[in-house]
Amino acid sequence: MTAGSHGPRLTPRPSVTISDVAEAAGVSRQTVSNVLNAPDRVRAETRERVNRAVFDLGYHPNRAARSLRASSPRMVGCRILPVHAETVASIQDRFLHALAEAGQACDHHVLLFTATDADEETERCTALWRAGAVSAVVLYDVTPHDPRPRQLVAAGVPFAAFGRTATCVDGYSWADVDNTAGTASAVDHLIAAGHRRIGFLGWPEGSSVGDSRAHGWLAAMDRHGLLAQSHRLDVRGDDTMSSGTRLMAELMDRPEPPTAVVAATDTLGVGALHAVRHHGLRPGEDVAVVGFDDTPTATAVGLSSIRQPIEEVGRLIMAELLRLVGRNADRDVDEAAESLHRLLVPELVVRASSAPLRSAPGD
Amino acid sequence: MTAGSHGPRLTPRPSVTISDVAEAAGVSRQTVSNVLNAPDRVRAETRERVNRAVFDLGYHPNRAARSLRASSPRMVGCRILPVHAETVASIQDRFLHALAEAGQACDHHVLLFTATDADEETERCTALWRAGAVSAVVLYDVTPHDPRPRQLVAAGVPFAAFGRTATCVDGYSWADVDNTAGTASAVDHLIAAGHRRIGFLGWPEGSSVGDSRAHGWLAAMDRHGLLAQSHRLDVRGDDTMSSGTRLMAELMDRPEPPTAVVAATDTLGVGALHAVRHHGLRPGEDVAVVGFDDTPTATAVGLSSIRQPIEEVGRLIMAELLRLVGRNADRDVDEAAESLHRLLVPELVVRASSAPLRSAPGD
DNA sequence: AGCCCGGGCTTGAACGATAAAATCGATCCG
DNA sequence: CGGATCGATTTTATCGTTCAAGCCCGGGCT
Repeated sequence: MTAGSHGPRLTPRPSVTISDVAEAAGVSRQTVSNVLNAPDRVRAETRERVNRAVFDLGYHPNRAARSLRASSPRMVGCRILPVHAETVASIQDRFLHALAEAGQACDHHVLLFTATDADEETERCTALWRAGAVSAVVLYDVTPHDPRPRQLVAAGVPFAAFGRTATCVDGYSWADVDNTAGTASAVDHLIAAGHRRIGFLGWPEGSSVGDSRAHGWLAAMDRHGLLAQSHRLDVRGDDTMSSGTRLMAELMDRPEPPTAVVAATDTLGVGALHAVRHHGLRPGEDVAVVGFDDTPTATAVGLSSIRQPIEEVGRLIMAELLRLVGRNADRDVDEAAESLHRLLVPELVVRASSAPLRSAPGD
Repeated sequence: MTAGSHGPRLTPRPSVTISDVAEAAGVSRQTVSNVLNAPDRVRAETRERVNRAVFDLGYHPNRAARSLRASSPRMVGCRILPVHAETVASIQDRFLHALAEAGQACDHHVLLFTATDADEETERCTALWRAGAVSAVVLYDVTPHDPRPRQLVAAGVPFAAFGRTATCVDGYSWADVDNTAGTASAVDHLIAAGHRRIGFLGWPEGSSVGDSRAHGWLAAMDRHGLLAQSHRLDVRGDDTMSSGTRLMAELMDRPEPPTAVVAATDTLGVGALHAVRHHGLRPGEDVAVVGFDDTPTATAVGLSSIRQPIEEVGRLIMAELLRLVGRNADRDVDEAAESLHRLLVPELVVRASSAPLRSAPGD
């Protein structure tokens, strides 16, 4: 039964063309094309005959030819980031999957590329677009001072971004997660659980996304009348586990240590959990920790975390791109249509690391 | 400075064609083509002039046109799997990144698609290939009884696989990781650390990859003269954390509990760590645990794990695909060239969860 | 009858690139 | 000096598809 093949023999590629189908159905190329692209222009009987031929021959329209004629590759470019060993995990796989799935529904596909930095990314995006390899590109993880949106706008490359820059926010389409709301909801949750001294582990000021997460924490603390103590509970460092551990240890050694912390990422949060354990305390029971991103690691270690609706972001971005390139096709139609500016609310996922305090905190 | 734009205005796409360059350089299209594809056929002076025009106009050859003429899309398809919440993490992102990077070096790109099951995946692969959207496809995570290689061979779609089936192994190109060697090295490591009662947490027999990992453990136990006890230390369940916890608890409740376990995945391994802690024991000091895959979570929780050289796999597979489609181009040249069959050795990464025992184990 | 209309289909052209063949000019040799 | 040779460049044809225009024919209107 198993064909005893010596080395793989490649079928030379069937290559059924539209003309083959036309001949088989006894009509012209264009009629076949019409059956596929504008069925209402063809008599039902003919349509039937053509469809049968399409099926019998296993015809699939050639994408290159179609792209060439339509000057629309039905492709969307997206950089894939390298996996960083220092960091707990990425959620880019969730994003890419959502993007690919949403595109597929409209016969669009995702083209991956890699780049070592933002400039190279912009360059590749531009090159891909000018080569007609993609109709548009996606920017992942745009930060407030990100150079990429500006560069792509300048180059005229259609794109949509996950994340947004501080300025020029109207100039392009984006969907983003409300980081501020995220950390704020973490604070609310911790307050409800009985905590008052709630610290923040972030990365250095000026590093953009971190700032909004810090701001959410600070604003919520203020709202609960806890602003006074907050400056003593705010520490910053790199986005690594060891940094999270160090920062948390630092906080716990202070005269009035926090009973809970909000970390700007799961990476820092996991680091913080280590510090808690190392101090002989139990996460969730003695000290609560909440992370950010809801990476698989958070699930694994029972770290409460703020989950970004990144699948929704992926879908929104793909839909926006389809709109953009579609609009570009029938130009002038509703030229003034707004671009997408969408802020999504993340959701807190409560796990063991932030169970309610059993007794009122020590103070 | 910030252009006060109302809604994004799309540049209509520059669309510099080869004719534009030809005109600018005062030569014919074909000469420009030659400068780019066969520079030695063109006089140095002319080449210079053309290159300048290419640069000045920012010309990028249109991929669709090139694909159409060459009937080679310079694309490779790969399914992206959904992220499973139950599972600790995937290493597919590392794979895709390596694949994209390797392809990029030869002007090939990765096209993503999604599918709900193996049959749909095969179907999509075939459709993409027949549509000329990809030159070849990649199969990720092929298991011993996987139907996909057979289906693709039957459909004539060129492909290379990460992982291999039990039978028909010669019929196609693959690179795989030696799972058996992986778990065996974990056992060797644990033996060296002073352990003797070493258990195994796997998923049910017949579930393919799990079998070879189980086999590596068993063979190594045998080699160390520990075969007799092994049947009492072998437990199986689903690949989820809760399952890992349950299985480990079960083992620890036995009369002669293991002092160490090898888990078939990090997911099971992390679950096992929970069980260890829940029993009031310290992972690494009282009971050692080794996982498999070296996911970011393993790093986060200090779980020793067996790291698959998946970047290397990605590179090998892309290289093989380039070879395959290249060979297909100049047919008959060395038709009998073997396909790729490469087994890579994974590497144990030692972390806190399997530090050497401080004292000799009791008995 | 003559005219227009329009549904249903076909033909011709074009998208942008490249392989293959043809052209041109210069050089070389007998 | 005629013919062969060779290198550099141009012309022609083609990849598979779709847009635009054209054709054919039956039916309704004047």
